Amino acid sequence: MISRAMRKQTALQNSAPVFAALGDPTRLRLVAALCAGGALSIAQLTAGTAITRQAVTKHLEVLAGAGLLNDIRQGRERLWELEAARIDEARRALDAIAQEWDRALQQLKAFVEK
Amino acid sequence: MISRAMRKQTALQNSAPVFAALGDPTRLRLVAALCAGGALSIAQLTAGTAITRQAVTKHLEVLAGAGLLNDIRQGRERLWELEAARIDEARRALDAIAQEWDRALQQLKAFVEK
DNA sequence: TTAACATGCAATCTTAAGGTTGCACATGCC
DNA sequence: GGCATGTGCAACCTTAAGATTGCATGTTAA
Repeated sequence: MISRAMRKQTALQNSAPVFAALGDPTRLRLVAALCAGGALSIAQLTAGTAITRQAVTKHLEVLAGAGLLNDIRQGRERLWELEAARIDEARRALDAIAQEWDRALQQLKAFVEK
Repeated sequence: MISRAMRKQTALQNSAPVFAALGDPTRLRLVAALCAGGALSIAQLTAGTAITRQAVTKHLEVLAGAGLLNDIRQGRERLWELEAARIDEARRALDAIAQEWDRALQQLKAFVEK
């Protein structure tokens, strides 16, 4: 049987790629730009940045690889949009850690007061 | 003046190092082990893993560099414990993205229904 | 004091991440 | 057709990440 702790551990491990994808300033900027709701093209996402279009493309593909983005082909453009569900997953993983931590503190407190 | 969007953007950028630190399976495992509440020594954290003690030390220092861990020197041991506040910060950053996303979807919906 | 244990320090290796450049290809517009 | 625009592909470069090994140092307990 698989214990609850083990399942929690596994769920956490699964979100490692998501955190890794978010762990880059440029990619976080892209996510921020896309979370305004619209789907944006590579050219649009590149405009106003210091780096090359190719660099942006690579970052977008890293984010897509982590399941955070989807691309939509439209004519000669390739639009990218956020996959909010994945963001939520990562958030829940952090929730799990924080909760476990709180629980441990409660136990410690109870132990001290006894 | 600094707009709300810009502040949000900045807050997001600040959490990039935290996400980067969490974006490694080994480090996530360490965080999971430490979130059980206790402070553990390097030797304890290394036991049962495939990698070297030095590797574990390096990972711990990366996590500490992101503000996720604190170390306590105790005799010949060096104990590590979680900094839950930092986890919370990262979680709030993801919250901000998700909320912005929802808000944008609401606006889109309102626009379509008009 | 000495042996075992817990770390620290530093050099080294391999590989992947982030970025660039150059050129080919498809699409939209006049 | 012809030209500007938006991407894709591939080679290449530089540096930092992840990990290892070997040895020095500090602590504890017998």
